[in-house]
Amino acid sequence: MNIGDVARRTGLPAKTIRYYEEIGLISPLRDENGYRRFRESDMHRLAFLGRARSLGFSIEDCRGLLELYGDRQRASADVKRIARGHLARIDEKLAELTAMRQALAHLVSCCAGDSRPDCPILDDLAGVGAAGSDDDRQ
Amino acid sequence: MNIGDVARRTGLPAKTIRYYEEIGLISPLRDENGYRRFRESDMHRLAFLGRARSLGFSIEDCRGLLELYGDRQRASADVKRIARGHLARIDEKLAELTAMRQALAHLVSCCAGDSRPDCPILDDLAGVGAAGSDDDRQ
DNA sequence: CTTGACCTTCCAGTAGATGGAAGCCTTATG
DNA sequence: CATAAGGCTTCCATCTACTGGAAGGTCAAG
Repeated sequence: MNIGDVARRTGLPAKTIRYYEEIGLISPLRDENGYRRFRESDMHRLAFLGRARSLGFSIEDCRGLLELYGDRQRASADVKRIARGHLARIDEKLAELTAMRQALAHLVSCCAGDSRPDCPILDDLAGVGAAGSDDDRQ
Repeated sequence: MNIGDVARRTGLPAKTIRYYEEIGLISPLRDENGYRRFRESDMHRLAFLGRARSLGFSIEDCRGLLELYGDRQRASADVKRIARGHLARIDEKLAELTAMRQALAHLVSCCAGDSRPDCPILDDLAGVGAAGSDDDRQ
């Protein structure tokens, strides 16, 4: 199979597949004309990568997961550790985004959004009312 | 004020401040020895940037916001549009992360996490049970 | 005069691709 | 057989928003 077929079958862009080869996640064979030739096992790894990436695993996580995937002596504890680490990072990100969302939604709801210049969003960003007394007015 | 003072007062790393100058977000003066000399207005812009960035606004959003900040003829509608756009991006990201989190938490809860190789996480990533019959076994 | 804390510029690297140029290979068609 | 379309190759640049580090100038204290 050539890269185009693999791209269609895995849903991954050919560019991405080449990139994954470049960083050592897959190692397809080569035909005499230089074209990459993908085996079924390459397809499997790429499909695996596609799913792992869609769950947000980092490339380095994916590398570890692929290694465990191919290791029959693996301990599921190692897989779980990677997944839990990723889950923790997701939770951090969610907390951060949720806080942003809350602050931002509040500001947006306070802004008239008309043709006048007065804007609580800019006031907040400029620090108006942030830390002090009347002296803070510029 | 030199960059070190500004860094201390805004909480932004000096590197970041130099970077903001490089991309045209601020334009501090220069002393004869080549050192950057920051006015109060530079401080204000940097503080503004720090807050906008902490709310997750992109650099380009920040550029637009700063321009509106300095424009007394602005319409708050323009500010609100930027903020709403950002809010929409946050909501997208939150939806994506929430979906990831849910799928991942489920997988993690299914995994024994012991010394045996059987692992529902890897099974899922490998597509086991995804779309088919027994023939899918490799 | 030296030491150490600042400051400068410039270059490289991060994550994870993606876009595009230049050029070879293959296949279908006239 | 020529040619044109489409597929493949490599290489380099670009994106976001910094961050790290090297090499070297500046300044105040002792």
